[in-house]
Amino acid sequence: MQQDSSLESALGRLTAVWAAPRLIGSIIRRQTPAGQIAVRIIETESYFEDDPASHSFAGPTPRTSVMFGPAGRAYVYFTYGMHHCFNVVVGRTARGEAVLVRAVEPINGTKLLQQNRPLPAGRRHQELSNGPAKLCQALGIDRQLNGHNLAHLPLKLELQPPLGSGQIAKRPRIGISQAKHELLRFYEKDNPWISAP
DNA sequence: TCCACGATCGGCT
DNA sequence: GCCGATCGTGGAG
Repeated sequence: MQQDSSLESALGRLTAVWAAPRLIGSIIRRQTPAGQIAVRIIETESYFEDDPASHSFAGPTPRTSVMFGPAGRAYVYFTYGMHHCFNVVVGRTARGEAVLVRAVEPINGTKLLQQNRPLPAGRRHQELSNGPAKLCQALGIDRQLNGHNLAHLPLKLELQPPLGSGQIAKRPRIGISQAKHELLRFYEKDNPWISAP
C-alpha cells in the first residue's frame, strides 16, 4: 500500500469512539520556519456520527465540510473569537466523525513551543499545552491547516502502538451541553502533564 | 441582514 | 469559582 494512504486507511477503519483512545500516545510533528516540534498526544475526545455535541450533528456546512471528508485530515476550527482547536478526522467518509486533541506533552522543540506560547512568570510548565486551544497556539496551528492531510509535514500524525486499556482513563467530555454524561474523553493515567480529572 | 452563542483561556474575587 | 474577551458561524427572520 502506498504510504500516503496508510494513515487514512488506518483511521478510516476506526469509529471516533475507538479512535480517540487509540490516538493516545501517538506523535504529532510540526514543521515551522524556525524548526521542528514533536509532541505526544495524552488527552482526546470523541465526536461521533449522530452526536448532538458534535459540530457535524446538523450535517455538512462550509465550516464542517472537512469532517465529512476522508479520514486522516485535520479539522481546525476557530471559537470564542480567539481560539483554535485541532481535530483528527476519523471513520468512514461522510460520517462526520472526529477526535479532538485536548492535550499533548512535548518531546522535541520545547523552546519553539515556548516561543509560540510564552507563559507568564509563575505558570506551571504544563500550561504550555494542556488544553485544546493552548496546544494549537504552542504548535502554531490555525485554520490555514484546516483540511491538511496529516500523513505529511508541516503537520504530521504518526501512529504509535496502542496503550493498554489499563493505562487510559475515561471521563465525561468538557465544555459541552449535550450528551454530557457519556465517557468520551480519554487521557493517559498518571501522566504529570494532565491537569484536571 | 441580524443575532445568540460557543469542543476556551486567563485574570480576578 | 466567576466572568469577560472577541468574532466566526449558522439558524432565524
